[in-house]
Amino acid sequence: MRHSLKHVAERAGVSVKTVSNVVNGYPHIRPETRARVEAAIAALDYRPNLSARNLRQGRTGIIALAVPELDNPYFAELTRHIVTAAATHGWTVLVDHTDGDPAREREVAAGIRDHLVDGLIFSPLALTGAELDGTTPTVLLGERVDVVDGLGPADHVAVDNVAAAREATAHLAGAGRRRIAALGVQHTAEGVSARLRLAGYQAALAAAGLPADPQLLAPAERWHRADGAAGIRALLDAGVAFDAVFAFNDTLALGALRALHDAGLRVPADVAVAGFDGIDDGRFSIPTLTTVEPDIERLARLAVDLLAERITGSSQRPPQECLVPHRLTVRESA
Amino acid sequence: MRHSLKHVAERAGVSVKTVSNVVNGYPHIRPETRARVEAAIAALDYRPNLSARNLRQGRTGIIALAVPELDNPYFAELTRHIVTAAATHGWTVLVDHTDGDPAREREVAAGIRDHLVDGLIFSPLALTGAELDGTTPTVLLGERVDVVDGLGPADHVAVDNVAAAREATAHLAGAGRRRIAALGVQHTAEGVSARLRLAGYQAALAAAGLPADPQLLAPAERWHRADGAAGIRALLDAGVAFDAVFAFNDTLALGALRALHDAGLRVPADVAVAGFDGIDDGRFSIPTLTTVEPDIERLARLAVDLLAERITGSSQRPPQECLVPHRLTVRESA
DNA sequence: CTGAAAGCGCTTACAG
DNA sequence: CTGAAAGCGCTTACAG
Repeated sequence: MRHSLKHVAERAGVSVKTVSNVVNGYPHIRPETRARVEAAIAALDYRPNLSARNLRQGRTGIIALAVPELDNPYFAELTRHIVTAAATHGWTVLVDHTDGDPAREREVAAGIRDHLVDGLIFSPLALTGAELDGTTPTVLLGERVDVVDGLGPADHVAVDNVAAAREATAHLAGAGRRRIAALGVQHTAEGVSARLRLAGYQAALAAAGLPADPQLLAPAERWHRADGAAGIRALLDAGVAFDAVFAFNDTLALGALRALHDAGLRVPADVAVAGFDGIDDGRFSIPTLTTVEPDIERLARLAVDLLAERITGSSQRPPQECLVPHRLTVRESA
Repeated sequence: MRHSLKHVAERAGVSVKTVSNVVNGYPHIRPETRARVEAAIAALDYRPNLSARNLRQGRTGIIALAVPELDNPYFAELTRHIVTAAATHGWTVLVDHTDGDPAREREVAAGIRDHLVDGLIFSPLALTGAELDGTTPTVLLGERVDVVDGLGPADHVAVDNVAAAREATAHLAGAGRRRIAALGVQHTAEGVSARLRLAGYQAALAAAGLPADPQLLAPAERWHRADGAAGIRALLDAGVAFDAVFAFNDTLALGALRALHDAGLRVPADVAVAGFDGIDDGRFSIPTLTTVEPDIERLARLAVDLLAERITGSSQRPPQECLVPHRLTVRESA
């Protein structure tokens, strides 16, 4: 059976207030009182009822993390870092995946968890800032949703997608590649990342004096390995000539490596490949993957710290937009 | 501002009980009353306070999932399936990773979340059943913790590790391999999976009439790509001859592919490789990975359904042990 | 330093 | 079909 404060108080011969003080580490308690209470707590195996505490305090100690795909290595690594960072604030993390489904995202944004979470870290695909609930402290991950002044009450942590994509593409061009394909192009409203990375790619081509051939744009509705492989196969089937691929994420790039291998093309001799994310897989793939990787640990820590400021109300600053650093990691594939 | 039942009741001119009835879908309510209440709910943007509901009902609608590593592809995929299955019961999932750290695991097992979760799905590395809290409905994932009769109150869902490992190894032997290395061997108390998979490996060798050469056992403290690569390198450096590798999981196998490649060995021509798990990576690696894969979706559904029975108390059956099916998927590597 | 009491927002017998 | 009231287990002014 579960015991309450009252039981402990009775057993220790004190009031519930005193027990509460002990439980919450209130300092000014007579040592012998504390000892008696602690003995009673141990004897009864008392543990506080968090629902009651939350009801009273209006806080739950839980933050929610909503990502499009839990089993995407990038988000899996991100999740781990968020969980770790949250632990330093004493929070546990409730993880949700939205599948990038607008309806699921809206549920999350509408605060479907209601008073259950103290805050939300949200990596939306489809959502615009306007749809955010506004009452729950929120930090947005990924690119800024492009509603002018639509940021609402949410802070924002992102990678500089344009710059990172430009660097990756420039690396390919700098290695003498002239026909660089872009893999992962999306034309849907959701594809904010895709649009920004495409812009970076195009900027790099322009800077290198390379023409922008629309034939080199390989669309991919999702960014899984299978989509990367399919995108490259489509390019090859269409007879498009290319000597490099900039994939908009690493799983696409891994799929590309496979499709190129199947076609008998050598990487990087025939085709150089660069990705985006820096997931662990790319360190061991054959060939290993050149990639531009955001400092994901920093991103996680930043997101959690910003959320902490909002939740504790320790800062009334206006919504903030932060960019985390990235760096190009050159390996075998390019 | 957040509104309560009372506010809604006042606005609709009814008692809180009636509002509660409407919110909870109680059927016998006069249509016009219901309409008035619903209008008030909409007008005030009322949403129930879950902490209060939980306090009253003793349930939270949250289940916890504790896995050793969130960014291990196997657990990431598992987590996704658990989240999906939980959603069909109206539960959200609080995800924790323990890092296989006994202290963290004990925290989880001790019900550190206290009254916060209705149940727990737990994939322990180090823990024995004896350490389970016993008050929170729990389903254990992975192999049965080997305390005799120590299952306690927990149900159990697992893969038949011995059989699956035996099949993978038998496949290698059946292809004519005579010197099959085992990659991922662990001698620690935590390595229950490792011990069972080793047993399956040994059984297959015996059945094939192959000698069990201890030189062929490659230990790996963790089961990441890096460990797999290191294990193979150690074997090669030691001058051990082998023509096949059975890796105790797919990430080990992927690391092995890389190390073999670095050593100039062809897979499968020189060395055949088989893994365990069936993660997505293995469909696209070069070469693609032969593996024995448990039906992870079924495993997730089963775990959640068993937990549901415990939580609702709809069944008082004794703790149950379930094995989910697996199958060997032959691809290029073996 | 400690106690008695109110109240957080729900649900649930108990009446009617 | 609906209402008034108690109580889930905490924390927090308010006293002393």
